[in-house]
Amino acid sequence: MSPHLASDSLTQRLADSGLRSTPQREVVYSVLLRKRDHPTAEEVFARVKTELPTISLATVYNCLETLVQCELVRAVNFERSPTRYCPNLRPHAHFHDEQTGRTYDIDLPPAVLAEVNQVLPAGFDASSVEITFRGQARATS
Amino acid sequence: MSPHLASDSLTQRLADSGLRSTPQREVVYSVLLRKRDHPTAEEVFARVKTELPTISLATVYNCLETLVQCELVRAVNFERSPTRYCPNLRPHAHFHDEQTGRTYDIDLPPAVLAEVNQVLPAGFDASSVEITFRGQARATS
DNA sequence: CGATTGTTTGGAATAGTTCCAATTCCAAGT
DNA sequence: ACTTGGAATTGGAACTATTCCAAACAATCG
Repeated sequence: MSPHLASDSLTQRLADSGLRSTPQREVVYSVLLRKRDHPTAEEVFARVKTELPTISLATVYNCLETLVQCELVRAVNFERSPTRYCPNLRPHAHFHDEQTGRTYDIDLPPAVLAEVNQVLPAGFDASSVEITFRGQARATS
Repeated sequence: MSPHLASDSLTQRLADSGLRSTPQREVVYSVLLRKRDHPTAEEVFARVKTELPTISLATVYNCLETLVQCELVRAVNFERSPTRYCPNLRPHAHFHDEQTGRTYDIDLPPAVLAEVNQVLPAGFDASSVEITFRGQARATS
């Protein structure tokens, strides 16, 4: 429950990759943790600016890229719409609501993940798999 | 084995959507059927030009879009790279080879598809699901 | 402190795609 | 056959998301 756990783990992860912890990276990451609605880079930019008014969009892109490298954040692409960012590290699929444009995380049980990987013929060695649904979500959450 | 089956089914599908069969649409479709290597719009453009030298890139985009609407072709997106087009209508996943950039079709047994759809909680109604692997493929095919 | 390396910044550049207005093509009705 | 209206095509401009770049800034190390 320490208030700076997230930022500590960020610092740690960055250090592991030989990178520095900076205010920009901290705030970008905290913005993602605070509101997990799969924001685009522009949306992150807008949110971060309230805390760091002089940050540039290029830096936001840099920070997001860095966080993806460190595996603290996942980049989510849906068709050709802007990349969205997601700090959920558990294995999960995405559900894209066609009406609202909202993206939901769908937890993936290991058993399902395993079965999906079974479909690969010999000679295919997957390092990751992405599952994306598109459809309509009844507004529960 | 009739040589014009494909073009007939194209004409049919287009008519079903109230659209016309045109040389441009025919050739774009036939190019996709001829070489199923998931070409980009630019690649389709290049191939079609050998047959229809005056076609424009905009028309290629239009035709591809039309074929996708008619459900004769699937648009395949991988991260933010250019959209690729695929005339394989059976349910299948895609495997993206990180070294070569090549895309492979992976057949999806109905059972797996069913299990994947099981992960959706109540209230989520999926009209389609996309499964994309990324990794390394031993050059078998 | 001074040098080196890493980071941020604003703006220019790029890539892929879509938009648009003008033309061309067809099909149906006379 | 001739017209006319809608559909399709075309070339080029516009757009969007992102990356690149060179300059400024910051932090770390010797």
